[in-house]
Amino acid sequence: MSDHTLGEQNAEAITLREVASRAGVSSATASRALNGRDGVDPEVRKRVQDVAREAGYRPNRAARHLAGGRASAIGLVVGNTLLLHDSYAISVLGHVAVAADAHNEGLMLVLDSKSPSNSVDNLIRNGMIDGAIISAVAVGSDWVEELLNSPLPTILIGTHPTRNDIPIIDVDNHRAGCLAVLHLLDHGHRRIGLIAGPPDRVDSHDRLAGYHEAHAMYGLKVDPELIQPGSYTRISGYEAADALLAQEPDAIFSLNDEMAFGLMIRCKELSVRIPEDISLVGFDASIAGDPTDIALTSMSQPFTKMADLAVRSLISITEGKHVPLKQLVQAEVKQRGTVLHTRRLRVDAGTGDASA
Amino acid sequence: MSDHTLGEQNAEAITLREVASRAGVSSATASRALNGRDGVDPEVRKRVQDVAREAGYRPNRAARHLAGGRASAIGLVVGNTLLLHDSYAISVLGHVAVAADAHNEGLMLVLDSKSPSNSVDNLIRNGMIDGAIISAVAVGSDWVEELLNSPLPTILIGTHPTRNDIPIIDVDNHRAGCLAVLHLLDHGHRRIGLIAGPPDRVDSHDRLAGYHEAHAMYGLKVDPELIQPGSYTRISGYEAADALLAQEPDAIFSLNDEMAFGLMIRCKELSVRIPEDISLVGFDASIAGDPTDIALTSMSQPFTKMADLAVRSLISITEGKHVPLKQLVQAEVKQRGTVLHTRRLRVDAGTGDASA
DNA sequence: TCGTTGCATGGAAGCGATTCCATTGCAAGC
DNA sequence: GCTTGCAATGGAATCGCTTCCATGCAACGA
Repeated sequence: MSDHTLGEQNAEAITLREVASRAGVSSATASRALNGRDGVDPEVRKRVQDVAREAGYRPNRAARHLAGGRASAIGLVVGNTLLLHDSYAISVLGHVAVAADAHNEGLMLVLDSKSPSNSVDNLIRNGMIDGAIISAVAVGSDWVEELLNSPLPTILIGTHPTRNDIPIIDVDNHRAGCLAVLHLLDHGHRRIGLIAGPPDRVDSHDRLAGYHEAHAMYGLKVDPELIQPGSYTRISGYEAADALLAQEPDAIFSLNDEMAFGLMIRCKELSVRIPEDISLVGFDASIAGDPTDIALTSMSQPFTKMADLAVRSLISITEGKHVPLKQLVQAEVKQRGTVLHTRRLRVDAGTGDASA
Repeated sequence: MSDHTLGEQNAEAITLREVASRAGVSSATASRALNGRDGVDPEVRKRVQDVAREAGYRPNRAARHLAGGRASAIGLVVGNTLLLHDSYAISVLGHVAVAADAHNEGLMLVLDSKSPSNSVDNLIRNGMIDGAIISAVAVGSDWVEELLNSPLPTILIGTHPTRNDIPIIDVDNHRAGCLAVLHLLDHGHRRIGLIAGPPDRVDSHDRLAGYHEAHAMYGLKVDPELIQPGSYTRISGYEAADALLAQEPDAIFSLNDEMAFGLMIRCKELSVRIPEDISLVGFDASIAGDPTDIALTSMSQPFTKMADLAVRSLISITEGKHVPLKQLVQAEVKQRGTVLHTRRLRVDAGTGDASA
C-alpha cells in the first residue's frame, strides 16, 4: 500500500541476525556496531549501519530488554487522575511526552493509586520502565514517597518539600519572581500588589522572595499590606481581590495564573479595568482563562527545556552516570496584554527613573 | 526496610523456573498452570498458583513478549500536545489510565506528531504496545489515519467522521441530547434554545437530533430561530448568546460545557440570571468553569465505562476475539445548579402538561 | 625472529518466558 | 489381554538481543 521513500520497511520485521548476515558479519559485531560499542572497525561499523538503515531495521525492544538492556521506556507519575485537570500537570505531561519521544523512549503513564495491582513493587518488578519522572504535583502521597525510596531511578520536576537527596529539575522560581516584578517596575509601577501561594510550597515561597528582591534592587520598601494570601486556586484569587484593590496598587503580581484569572473576574465585576487601571502579571503562561478577556501577561515556565532535561537526566541515571541533584532553568516574561506603562507617574519613593 | 504482609516479595525477582521447581513441576507445566491453559491437573495448578503467590512471582514481561506473547501494554493516542488542554481529552486520558491499570496493562502515551522517530511504522515495529486506543479528538490527522490503516489493533473512543469499519466506543449522543432536553421539558420549559456544535462533527449532529426528538416526544414543534451555531469553544458560546437571548428562551441547551460557560459570561454581563431567568444544560459535566458561578447542570459522559470498555475491547481484539463495531454507552443528566422549574407557566403550545 | 600485546571478530551462552513435541500412565474399547 | 486414545507432564527449541570468552592476526619491542 503506502510505500514511502524509506525503502523496504514494509516487509516483515528484520532481525539483527539478518542485518548482520547481509553485512557479512556476525550478530555480535552487528550489535556492537549499532550500539556504539567500541572495538569495531570503523569501516565495518559504517557498513552495518548502512545495511540496518536501508533494511529499516528496528531492534526488538523486548529482546534487548531481556538480554539485560534497558526497557527503553520511562514512567511519568502525574498523580491522582484529578490532578490531571491541573494546567501545570498537563503541561508537564505533554512536554515530557514530546521529550521522551525525541529521545526514542516510550512513555508510560503511571498512576499513584495504591490499588493492589499497582504497588510500587509491582511497577519495579514487571520491569516495563527504567525509571520514572515524577511531577511535583504528585509528591506527598504515600505511594510516591515509597517510589522515591525504591531502587527505581527517579527524578522530580518541581521541588520536594522536604527531601533534597533526589535529583530535581525546576524552574528558578526566585529569579522568575524577581523578573516578573522587575517587569512591572520597569514599566513604572511602584505599588505592586501580590497574591501569594500556599505557604508550605517551596515554589510559592521562592517566588515571593523574588518579589522582595526585585524591590530591593530598585531600592524600594515593600508595603506588607500589598501582600495577600492565596492558594493557587482561581477562587482564592477572586477572594483576594477586594483586600488587594483596597490598597490601591498600580499593578499586581499573582503567583500563578489561576489566581490571576480569579482576580480578573472580580475586577470585571467591580469595573476595574485591566490593564488600563491595573497591570497584572501571572505565572505559568497557561492558555486557559476567559477568552473574552485580554490575554494575561505571565511568567512562562520553560516546560520544553525542563522536560527535555528531565528525560535526559533520567536516562543518564539509568546508565549509571552522575547527574546534579538540582538543575534550575529560567522562566521568562511572556508579554501579552495585561501590562502597560504607568500613566500617572506617581513616583512616591525618591528613587530616580532608570536603575541598575 | 518496608516489609509488607505480602511475604518475601522484596527479595530478588523470582523466575518461573524457580516457582516451578519449588512446586515440583517443570517450567512448562508451571506456565500452563499460571496462564489458565488447560491440560493441567487441578491440584497441581493450585499448588503452582500458591507457590507463585507466596513467592511474589511476577512474570517478566519482556520475556513473555519475546516468547510470542502480548506486550501487555496499550497505547493511547491523544493527538497533538495542545489537544491535551481539551477537557474532554483529559478525561479520556485519565479514565483510560485507570482502566488500563485495572486490567494490568501498561499505558503508553503516543503522540501523533510525524517526527521521523515517531512513524507509525516505528510504533508498530518496536512492539511496545499491542494495540491503541484513539481518542476522537485526534482523528483527522494523517498520522492517525495511517495508524487506522495499519495492522495494529485500534479502537476509537468517539466517532470517526467517515469510517465505520473501526470498532468504536461512544456515548449515545442522540439519546443524551434527547435526555438533556427532556430534562428541561420536564421542568416546564417550552422555548428551549440550543447552541449547536461544528456541523461536520457526528456527535454534534446526533445531539441536535436528540433535541428534535425530545420535542417530538412532547408533540412540540421546534422554532428554528432557537438554534444558534457554535463551534464547541467558549468564545463561540459567548458570541451565540445575544442572538439566542433575543429569542427569549426559557431555557438553553448548549451542546457542550465550554460554550455554556461562554454563554454564562455573556449573561452575567447582561444581568441575565441563571437559572432564575433562564435554565441551562451543558454537555460533558466538566469540572472547569468559573468557580464563582453556580455549577452547571450538564450531561455527564460515562467516561469510566467508556474507558473500561475500550480497554477490554482492545484486549479482546489483540486476542483475536470479535468485538462489535459500535458500542454505545448512556450519558445521564448531572443535576447541578442551572436548571429550575419554570415559574411563568407560559405553555404556548396547546399540549397538556405531562406527556408520554 | 619470537613472544606479547591488543584490536577486531565470531561462537555461543544466556535473559525468562511460551509452546511444540515426545513421553508416560492409565482407563476404555475390542 | 492388548491396543488405542486421552490427559498430564517434561524436555528442549525458540523469540532477538547482548555480552563473555576464545580466536586470529597484525604490530610491537627485545
